[in-house]
Formats: sequence, C-alpha cells, structure tokens
Amino acid sequence: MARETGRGGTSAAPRSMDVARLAGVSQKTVSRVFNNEAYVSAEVRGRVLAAAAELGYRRNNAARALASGRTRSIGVVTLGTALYGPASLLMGVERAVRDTGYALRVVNTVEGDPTGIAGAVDSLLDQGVDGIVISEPIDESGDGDGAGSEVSVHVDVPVLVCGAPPPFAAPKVLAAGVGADQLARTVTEHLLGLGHLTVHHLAGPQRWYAARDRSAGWRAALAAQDRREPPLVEGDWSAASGYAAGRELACDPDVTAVFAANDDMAIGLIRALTEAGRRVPDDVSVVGFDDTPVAAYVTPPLTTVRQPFDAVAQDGIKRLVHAIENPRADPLAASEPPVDLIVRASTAPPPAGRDTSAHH
Amino acid sequence: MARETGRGGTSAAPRSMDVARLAGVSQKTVSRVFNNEAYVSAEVRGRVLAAAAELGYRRNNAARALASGRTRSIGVVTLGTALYGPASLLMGVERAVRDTGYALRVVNTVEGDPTGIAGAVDSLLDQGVDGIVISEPIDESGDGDGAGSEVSVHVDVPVLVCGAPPPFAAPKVLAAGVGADQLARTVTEHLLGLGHLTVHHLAGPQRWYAARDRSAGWRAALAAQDRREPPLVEGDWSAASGYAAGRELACDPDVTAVFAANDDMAIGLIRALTEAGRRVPDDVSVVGFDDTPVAAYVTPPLTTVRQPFDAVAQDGIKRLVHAIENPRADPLAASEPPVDLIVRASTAPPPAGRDTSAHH
DNA sequence: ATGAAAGCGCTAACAG
DNA sequence: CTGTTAGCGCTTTCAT
Repeated sequence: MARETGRGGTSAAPRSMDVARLAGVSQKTVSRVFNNEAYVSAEVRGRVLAAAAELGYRRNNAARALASGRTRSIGVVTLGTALYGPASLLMGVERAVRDTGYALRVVNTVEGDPTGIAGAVDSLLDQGVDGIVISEPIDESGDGDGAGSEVSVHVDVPVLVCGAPPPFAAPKVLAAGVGADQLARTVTEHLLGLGHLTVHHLAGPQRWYAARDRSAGWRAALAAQDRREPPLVEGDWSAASGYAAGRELACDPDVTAVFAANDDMAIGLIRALTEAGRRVPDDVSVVGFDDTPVAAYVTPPLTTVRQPFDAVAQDGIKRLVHAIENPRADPLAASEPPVDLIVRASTAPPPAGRDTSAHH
Repeated sequence: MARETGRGGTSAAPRSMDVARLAGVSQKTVSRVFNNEAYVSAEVRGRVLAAAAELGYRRNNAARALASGRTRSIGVVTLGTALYGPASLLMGVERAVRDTGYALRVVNTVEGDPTGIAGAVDSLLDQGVDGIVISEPIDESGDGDGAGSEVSVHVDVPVLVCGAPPPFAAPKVLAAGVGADQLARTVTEHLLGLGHLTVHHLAGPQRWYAARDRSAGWRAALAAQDRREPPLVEGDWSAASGYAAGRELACDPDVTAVFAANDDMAIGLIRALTEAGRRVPDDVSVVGFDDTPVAAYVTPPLTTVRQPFDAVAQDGIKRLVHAIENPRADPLAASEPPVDLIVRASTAPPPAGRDTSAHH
C-alpha cells in the first residue's frame, strides 16, 4: 500500500523520517532529540526541532507503544456517579496523572454491573495501560446469586487501590487512602467532646470500602471512650436516604448527635429532623463528611470534614508511576494524609437535661 | 532483540501468531476471527477462540492502531471541577463512549490554565485519538493580557462541542447541547406564569457558554412577554457567590423572583435572602438549575430543571462516532433534548401587593 | 556523537 | 473461505 498523500494536496501527517530528511540527519537522531536522550549536539538538536516545527511533526504514540512495549498511559476505574467524593477523586487523579506525563484512560463501573470492577480492569488491560487505579472500590462479593460470579483477570501491571484490597493478584498492589477512618474518628470525637453521651452514625452503603472506613473510625472513637455503640443506620449516600433515616432517628429521644457519612445525607437528615420538630443543633447535632460546596450555605451551616483528594491522588500516582518504572524496586511509602475538621453551626453541646458529662 | 521469555518461566504475552500455531491456522485467520470478519467457518472460529482462551491472548492495541491508523479512542476535554453539571456530563460521555466500543481518554483544563482548551486538545492529539469531545467550553478570548494568547492547534479529527463554536478549525465540528436555553426559558416562564412582573437572574460566569445559554433563555422569555430585563448578576457557580448576590438582591424590594443558573447558587441565595428577613417563597421565589441530589432536601425544597446529560451525551457520541467512521458522509442530525421542569416549594405567586397580573 | 538494520504485533491488499 | 506478503512509525541493538 503506497502512502496516500491525497486529500487534495493536504499531505498526511509527517513521520520522523520526514523530519530527519529536512534536518539532514538520520531518523534515529530525530528519535533521540524527541526522547531527550544524551549525546546530541545542541546544533543538531536545534535543526531537528526547527524541522519538526516546520512540518508540524508529532510522534506517533501507537508506534512508540508498539516498539517500546510501554503505553505511557494509566487507567482508572471509577464509579459512574457524579457524587462529590468520587468526582473529586477523579479530578485529583487526572491532574496527578497528567503531571507525570502519562495519559489517562477512564472506565466506570455502574453499581450492579455484572462484570463489576474486574470487568472494568479487563477492559483497561484490553486498551493497554501500564498501571491501574481503582478509585472507589466496593465489595462485590455479595453480588450475584452464587459466590463464583467473579471474572478472573490476570493483571500484569501495578495497581493502586484507594482504600481496599483488590480482588485479584497483581505484581504490585499499592494502597492509598484519604484517611477516612481518621477523619471519621475526628468528627466523632468532636461530638463527644461537646458532651454528647454517644454518637449515632448514618453510614454509607457498607459495600463501599469508603463507607466502611468511616464506620470503622466512628466505632474506634466510641470504643476509645467506652461509649455505647448505637446500631448503625445505613443510607445510600443520597439526601433522600438521609431524609428517610432522619424520620426514624427523630423518634428516638436518645439521639442527640449524628455523624452522617457524607454531606448529602446530612442535609436530608437535617431536613427530616427539622420537620419532626427537633432543632439542629439545639436538640440534635449533625456532622457531615466531604465539605461539599453547599455545606456552608445550608441551614444550619454544616460541620464537616474535608477529604484531601488532591494530596492523596498526587501521592498515590507518584507511587504508582514509581512502581511502573522500577518494577523490581521496593514500593515507595505512602504519606500521611492531613485531617481537616471544619466546625460550623450544625453541632453544639447536647440539650441541658441530657448533658451528663458534668456529673462525672 | 530476542523475545525475552524470562520472568521465571512465565512467558510473555501471547501474540496472534502463537494462537494461530496452536489452532493450526494462519495468523491472518486469527485476526479475522477477532475482528468478526465474515468468511470464517464456524469450526475454525471455534478452534481459534479456544486456542486464544487457553493462551490468555488479547490483541495488542498499539499494533492495531499502528497498522490501521485508527486508535479507537475518543478524547474528552473537561473542566477540572467536581461541579455537578460537568461531572454528570463526563459520566454520561464515558458511558456513551464505552457503549460504542471506543476507549476514553480524559484531559482537563483548569480555569486560568495558560494553554487552555487548545492545549488540552493538543495533548489529546499527542496521545492519539480519533475524535474529541469538548464538554464544557468556556470563552478564553479575554484570558491573557493580549489577544494573541492562543495556541493554534491543527485538529484533523472530528470534534463534538457541547454548546459553543470551537476556537479552531476541524474537518468536522458537531454541536451538542443540553438545550440549556430552552430549559432556562421554561423556568423563567414558570415564574412569569406565577404572576411575577419580571424575573431577576443570578447568572453563571459568562465566560462559560453553558452560563450564556441559560442567560439567553432567560432573556428570550422576558422579551417574549415584553417584560423589563433587570440587570444580570453574575456569580461563579458557587453557593458562596449565590450568597453574596443574595445579600444585594435582598435590599431591592422589586425582586420577587430569581432564576439562579445552578442549584448551588440558588442555595446560597436562599440563605442570604432568609437571613435578610425575606421569606422564600412567600416574599421571593427562587428557581435553580440542575436538580442536584440535594435540591429536594434543602429548605425550602428547590424548584429546578433537570439537564438531560445522558441523553445528550449518547446522541452526541453517536454522531461523533458516525463522523469518525464515515468521514465524507453528512453528519447526523442532533435530536432535540427533553425539557424537565421540577416544581417544588421554592416558587410561589408574588406577595399580594405586587401581583399585578390580575389587574390586566 | 551519529547512523544502519531489525523488528514490535498487527491490519491491508491481493492471491489462491 | 483461507493464506501470503508488505508495511504502519517508531525504539532498539549494534556499529561506527
């Protein structure tokens, strides 16, 4: 097949050979210049760059990938939601990946997807990636009817998982986490510190590891102070589920403080509480999780914590790239994410009659 | 370079030739099977598939791309925000792209990025894509100090732009839009229909075409009924900016109805109004835009419109893929997005003294 | 410091 | 229906 230069005189994309010819060097030298390899005289480099600019040359990535065996791209598995947390994490990952010079491929799993995360990973592997990020893992073990609904994938690239063990073996598995457990512990302690006897918990779906982390932090905080652990109420992250939970919680006079696993649920919860005649924060304190953009502007402004998505993504991607480029080196250590509690008006000491902290 | 089969006996990834050998056919036949080409006997196809499965064969995409000149991937330029609208659009695009069998590459521009959208497009072209989606275009012309801050890119693939003309030439430019103008017109008419003399508008940043569309729809609705067009107030999509605008608007007794360009701003606005002693909806009606998950649960529940992100993404991607695969055919026509007004409790007729519609 | 030759694993014509 | 022959545009040895 002779190279068609048709299209009415518009020539096809120039190749490195064309640049080489124009610059009067070998094709290999062009390659050297574009890969920033050593041993190219400044003079030659300049000529090559000029020729390339004149021709509008850009390297063909497919050819590069084929010849080198590396795709220079990283795949990320996300959840198909516009929820603030997952969306923020994805943005953080995109930026971090871009900073490293890799390209980003995205696949999302929808909850209830039969092939799930494994299917998404598989499709990423099909596309060709040098590393994979699983940004919001959920536990799919209880999915189908039987236990064997797993698509077993043979992953041969490093994987970064945010907050959970991956359901498959990989040459190198790195963990990252926003430190949600620590964050959850901090908000629970904030409530306890205000004098509440215990703290109720409106959790996220426990299939999500992100939800489990928060629940674990809440539990740890209660246990550390020997407090009674009320039954956990499970929502689905939505304000609607927070509202539903709120209607139940409102009936229980023992409820004076609630930790909601995200801001949306906290907002629905507050609405239900208010409608039931329980004032926030006078009768019941509520804390959220995420510090979404509206958190400061709802009524009452929400006490919440901010998750360090950007910092965590940056750190995680740095380690992933290290693992990709140094297959046999030890993985880099993860850095500790910061904790950022934002106290606003939805939390206060418990109503006078119920504050027994003074009696101790 | 002899093919290293090292790694302790774990052989390297199998190639189509290996499959061919095992199945006792030619390499080309394997290729035929995997491309679902016609003219392969069921018997041979079965043998090939079995051999491939046994070896764990998967096609090398780099090689495919190199040989065919097509990358089978689509790039999307997004804005680096977790704002509900852009995030939802991205999710819609991801799903739509996946359904077509293409892979998705993502790049985001941060506002204030010196290279802007052109830079993002350029990086996508570097990576190698067959088509590009610009999901939330903003007008960057006023960016730098001078006018010539443009990175001129030579785009040679079809481009789908959601809501604005692209700042560069491309062989095929398709437009998509959620019909924000029509949506905005509908909410404005809803307010007018309630009896308000006019409707104020808390707009999004006018650099965003998405914001301009809404403003245009608002204007059109007012003009159609010969209403006075109050000066537009510009926010930045955040609840904080809605709050700031609300403090000003609260002082003006003529304000009885406000159309906010997104729900977040509406929430901030309502807070400011309420703090200033103006009740919503008794004194002032407020409508939002997006129907974010919390809209139904804030106080008062927000009247808003839902943008048909999924439908629009699906339609747009379908047309983009058509343009990619049929370079010289006429582009497919866009389908009309649906309009979905959701009336809740933040809108009501104007206070009695101000409702003059009955006097006409 | 530079160049020549040899593939990477596929798809694309063209034969049979 | 199936096989043969050429590349796609680079990176990689290995020579200078």
